[in-house]
Amino acid sequence: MEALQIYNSLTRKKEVFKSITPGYVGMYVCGPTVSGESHLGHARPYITFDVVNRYLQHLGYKVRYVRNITDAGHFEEEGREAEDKISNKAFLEKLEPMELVKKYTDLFHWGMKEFNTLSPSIEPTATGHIVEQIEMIKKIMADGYAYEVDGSVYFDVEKYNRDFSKKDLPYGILSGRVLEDMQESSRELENQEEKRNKVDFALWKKAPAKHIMRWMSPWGEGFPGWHIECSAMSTKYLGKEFDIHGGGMDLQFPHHECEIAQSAVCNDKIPARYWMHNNMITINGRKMGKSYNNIIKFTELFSGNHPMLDQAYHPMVIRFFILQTHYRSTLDFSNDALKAAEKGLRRLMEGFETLGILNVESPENAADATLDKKVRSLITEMDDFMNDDFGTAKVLANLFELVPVINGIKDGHIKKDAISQSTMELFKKQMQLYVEDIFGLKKVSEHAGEQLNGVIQVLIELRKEAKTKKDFVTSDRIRNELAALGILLKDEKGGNVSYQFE
RNA sequence: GGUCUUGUGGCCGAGUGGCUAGGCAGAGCUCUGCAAAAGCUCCUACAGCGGUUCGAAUCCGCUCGAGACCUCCA
Repeated sequence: MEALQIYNSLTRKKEVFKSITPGYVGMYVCGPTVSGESHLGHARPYITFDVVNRYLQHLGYKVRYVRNITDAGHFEEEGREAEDKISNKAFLEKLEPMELVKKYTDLFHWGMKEFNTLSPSIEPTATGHIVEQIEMIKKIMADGYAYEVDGSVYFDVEKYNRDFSKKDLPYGILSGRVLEDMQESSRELENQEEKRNKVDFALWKKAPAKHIMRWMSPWGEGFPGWHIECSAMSTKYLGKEFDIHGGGMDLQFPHHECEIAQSAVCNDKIPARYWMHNNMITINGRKMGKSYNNIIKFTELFSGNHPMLDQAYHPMVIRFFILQTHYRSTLDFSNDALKAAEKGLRRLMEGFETLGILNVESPENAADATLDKKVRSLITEMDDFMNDDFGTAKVLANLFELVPVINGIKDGHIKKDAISQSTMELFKKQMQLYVEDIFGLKKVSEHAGEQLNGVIQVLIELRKEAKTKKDFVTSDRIRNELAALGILLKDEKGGNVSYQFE
């Protein structure tokens, strides 16, 4: 098995992953801004990094996974009126800002649970780390890389770039931008007279009179700038240098670029070794995002209550849909694609379930050496695919190739002794590992309770009897009426009957 | 305008220069009282034009198309 390789946005190539402290991984992922309901686009990074987290744990690492909650509302649009979007919306909804933040945080957590993501080890909030942020800003100022103007503090990008380029840490190192080009090309924005340079960014903003969210600082009442929370909190919980920093591609610039600059001043190094950026979910070829007005919220997705949705989609279908694509590719949303995912997932999960209850008499040596070898190779390849920058799509392809083998053994056209015992054990172990433990997939349809299951079994027995008597009117009636209720009976090869809910 | 990414069969999507990705849909067959499920088989594409190479979806150039970032964004 080859070592895990991760595509590092910083170096723009795949690199062998080596953690700073052997056996441990520190990973920071930019979390949601809880000023509104999460949408499908948000599902991608959290599901992607959930799998990264699970896989690293599988590899034996003890992972400290930190994912923040941005609840401190930063300036909405710098160029226009600096305003706190959280407090602004609170006025509209007549809620206290913290009430609003709580509501959307809870909704976010609910969504994450629906997607079956594991909780991060630490989930720090920006409002809970105002002190740390202020301390960091003070340090940046003391070092001469920030200046105060009328209660606001800005990062001096030009000076930083001049000095840190000598240390091979120019501004733009992550996104590949050249400062001079940006100064020429960046758009002319209003209300920037406070800044010495238009590329400078805010570390602390003075709170306007109507601003509700405000904290005392050495520079007066205000609120922290957009980027400082991640620098402060990642440093606090993961140290000056940690292993993986993740987030959506749209955060690469300026957010992560600014984080690097802030941390470089304070800690003299790039905060993370490996920078991972997931690509966007698009809808009709366009990025799903607030600005495009094309978002589908979790609640709408799960209920089907949205003009663009033909039907409701189960969270597991979304999860599967996302894993079917490599995380660095764009993923285009469409009803057709999700419906295909729904069917595919069902087939995979049924195969997985069948494997668990398969009654085989595996011999020492496989009766069908070719098949045995094929199964083995499909299984072992999965680790290689994952180690190649988390190739979940390819792993799924292999899992699908194994499904006919499972069904074949069940149906009996593959003999029970075709596969050796050791291969069979590996087969079961790896299916379990990938389907549930690493990919976090669960069966969509719920199981019937004891009672309902009993009732269905009675009907199945009655139908079997009817069939034996060639009373097809009765047998078809049972089947059709159950089907009308969404319970699908499936006659299997050996005379068994299984059912599924639609 | 600057920086970058991308263009794969009906749809969604893997693809490291040479070997059938896979899923969904569709067609045929097997099983079956019928249907469904399941199994087997088929549908073999890489925007266009050049170039490099024994060989290119994969590398290079040009043309056309799409998108992202440069402003809050996952």
